[in-house]
Amino acid sequence: MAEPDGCAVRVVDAERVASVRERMPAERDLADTAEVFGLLSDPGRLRLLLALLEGELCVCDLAAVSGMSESAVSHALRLLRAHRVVKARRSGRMAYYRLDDAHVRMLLDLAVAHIEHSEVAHPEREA
Amino acid sequence: MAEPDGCAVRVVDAERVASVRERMPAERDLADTAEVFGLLSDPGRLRLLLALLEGELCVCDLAAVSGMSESAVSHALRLLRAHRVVKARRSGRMAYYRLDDAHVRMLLDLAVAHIEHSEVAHPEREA
DNA sequence: TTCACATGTGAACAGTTCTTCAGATGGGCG
DNA sequence: CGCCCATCTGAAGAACTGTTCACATGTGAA
Repeated sequence: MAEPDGCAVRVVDAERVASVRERMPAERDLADTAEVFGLLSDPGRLRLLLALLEGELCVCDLAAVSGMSESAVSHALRLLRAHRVVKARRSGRMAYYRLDDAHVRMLLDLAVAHIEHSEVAHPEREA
Repeated sequence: MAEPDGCAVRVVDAERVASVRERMPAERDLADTAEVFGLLSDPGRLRLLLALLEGELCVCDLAAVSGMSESAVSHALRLLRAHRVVKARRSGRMAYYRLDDAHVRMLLDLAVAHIEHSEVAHPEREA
């Protein structure tokens, strides 16, 4: 899709275009990356993942922390599990989830840092 | 939504739940953050932003680089502009866009680093 | 001014995503 | 065994998102 030469598209700086295109990651890596960002793009899932930053929690506690229904939490966790972002540990009838992706953890840390910095920069947001 | 005490949700480790909840960012910050991740969650927009990492480009060159139609590029740029992620500079009838958000740039750099690292780790992916 | 061209926009459609509800699964306890 | 409870699942509906097409805007050149 981005590989064949310009179909019918004008180009201004052909050299830059060629060079930028060469550095562009492969289609598949792009899709994978976009997918990861997509997992973080839902406030509910984001809350769940932030809650897990400090250690594992069971499903019902995740529901309590995030304010979501247990069913919604379960669906969200299933998605995150499918993408290897979280991992479940079973103990009796309880399921304890933990973060299982170093890259995602970095993104979350970065997000938290940014939020905290913003709060410093915009203290008027405080309720 | 995450503020009032547990409505009807069982809790296993009430203390952890309370502590995690206390550290949880405000609803609004959460939504903003999720929105930013959402902007990065589309392969087309991701391509545009990665292309801009190395400097400004005009709309038609962005279309050429990304393989998207110029209309699609324009729509995407509008969205990114609305969120202050990119900024336009006008020169005659051309419009040159550049990245305008340090936080997003960090996220993109992190993503690129991760992609490059993955390619090292999984060279079999090469076509 | 008039035309051509780069970009921007609105509406409509297709595909995807989130939530909810109702019920399934499966482990522990009496 | 029979029941309860935590979690998981599927289906259905509502809401959102991305793309396309047709056309609007506005600038430069003739």
